[in-house]
Amino acid sequence: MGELDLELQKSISRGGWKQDPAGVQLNILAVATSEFAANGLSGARMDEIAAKTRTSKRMIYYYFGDKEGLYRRVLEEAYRKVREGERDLDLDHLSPVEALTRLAEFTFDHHSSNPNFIRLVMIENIHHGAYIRQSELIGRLNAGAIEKLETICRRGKKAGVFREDVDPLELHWQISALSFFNVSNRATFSLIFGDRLYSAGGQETLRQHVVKTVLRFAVKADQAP
Amino acid sequence: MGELDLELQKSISRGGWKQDPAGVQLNILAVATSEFAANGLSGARMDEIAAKTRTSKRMIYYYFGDKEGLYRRVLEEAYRKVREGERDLDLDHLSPVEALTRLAEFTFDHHSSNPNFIRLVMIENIHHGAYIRQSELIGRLNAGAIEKLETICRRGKKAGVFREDVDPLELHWQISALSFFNVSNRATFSLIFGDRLYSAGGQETLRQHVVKTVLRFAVKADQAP
DNA sequence: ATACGAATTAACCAGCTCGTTCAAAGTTCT
DNA sequence: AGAACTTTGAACGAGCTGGTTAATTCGTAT
Repeated sequence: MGELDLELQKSISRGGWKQDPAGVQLNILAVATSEFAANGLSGARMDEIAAKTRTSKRMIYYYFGDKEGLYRRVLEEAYRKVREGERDLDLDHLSPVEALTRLAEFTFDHHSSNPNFIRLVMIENIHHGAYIRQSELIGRLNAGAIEKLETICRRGKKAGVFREDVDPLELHWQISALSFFNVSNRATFSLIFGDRLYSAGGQETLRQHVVKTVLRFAVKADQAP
Repeated sequence: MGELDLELQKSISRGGWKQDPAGVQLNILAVATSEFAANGLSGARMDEIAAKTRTSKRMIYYYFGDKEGLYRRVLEEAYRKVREGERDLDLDHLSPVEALTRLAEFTFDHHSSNPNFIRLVMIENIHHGAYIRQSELIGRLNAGAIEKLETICRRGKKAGVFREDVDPLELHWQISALSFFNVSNRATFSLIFGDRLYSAGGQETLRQHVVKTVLRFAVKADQAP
């Protein structure tokens, strides 16, 4: 009986199936992303990933070679999506101060709503960036990652509202640090100090203060609002 | 010959040996700390830890029960050491501004020179703080973790140099965010944007700016230096 | 239609990893 | 002296895990 069902099932599923290489790969990547983000590279299980896929383990190896290959592709896709999101953020029609405000807000919000990306970056840092280093795609992708900030800074200095010695890279570092930490250390921070800062109101306050902090860092003291 | 050496070795080491439970445990914890910090909980190998110990795997299980028990103790020790370091940082004889400066500098430097602690916290956040949650020691330990900042804030407000609405917890969040990110994301950041910020000079600049940023956040606008 | 490469399936395997077990002996405390 | 604790050393095994083998079906260019 059990056997009969099994045989039936088999013949049915063997019967008709459509090819969908792109879809299968996307599906695998989506599942793998959350699994790696949840458990890390060594913590993730290929069998588990395969099980949550609409396809089989064999297909993962067929398309991605091995575990590390899959992880590398997951990383690349994650970075690609982030850059894609940043792309259509046009700041050129805004004043330097407004543009910087908008960029900081965007970064804070983006990180906040993409914890999986944050977790992948954390994991990659645990590995000392060993896999990002291998990816020439990510290198290419991020080459122009601070272009926007460089433009803002140039305009801000020209307009006389930004300090002359403000460094776009350091500015990016500050925005990243505050926005990243907010997500990356949420678990330990709220366990130790309570989750007051992670309530809806707490996050709103934090967001405003991050923007204010960044602006104060870039804008001349006498030009402050 | 090989056999003979082995027998000799055995009889010698079997001969006289001192008991040193505390020392053995410390040794295990030290090795386990760097292994877990380097490879994460799932990435670390008990055999590898045992091999780098002056004792045997058997003793690890004797003292710590299982892998997670060992990991928990490693975490606890790491947090305990940090709090111990903070303890003899007496800020009460300094002015509020000086005290805040000193605390920010200390945090930045401490994190900078304790990457293993940072990595353990990163790893623990990957686990959503599942193991810190289990430790009542760490809860007790960190209960008074922001006491110092509360004192500083109280004194700063009383003296009229700090903003009235400055929140000690948020201040701690800011200091932590900037100091933590500096270490935690060093690998990916310098791979993508170059290691200019991580040169000796870059770090000195960063440190000064972190302090400045924190001060600007707490101190009244008209009281700024 | 048919040949051929791409896509898919299911079962399988070798090695690793955590944790255990056994047998013995030395040390410290009381 | 005796009880309780600490240390040694080696082997082992059950289950998991990454990766593979072999066979089958689909899409399509000729």
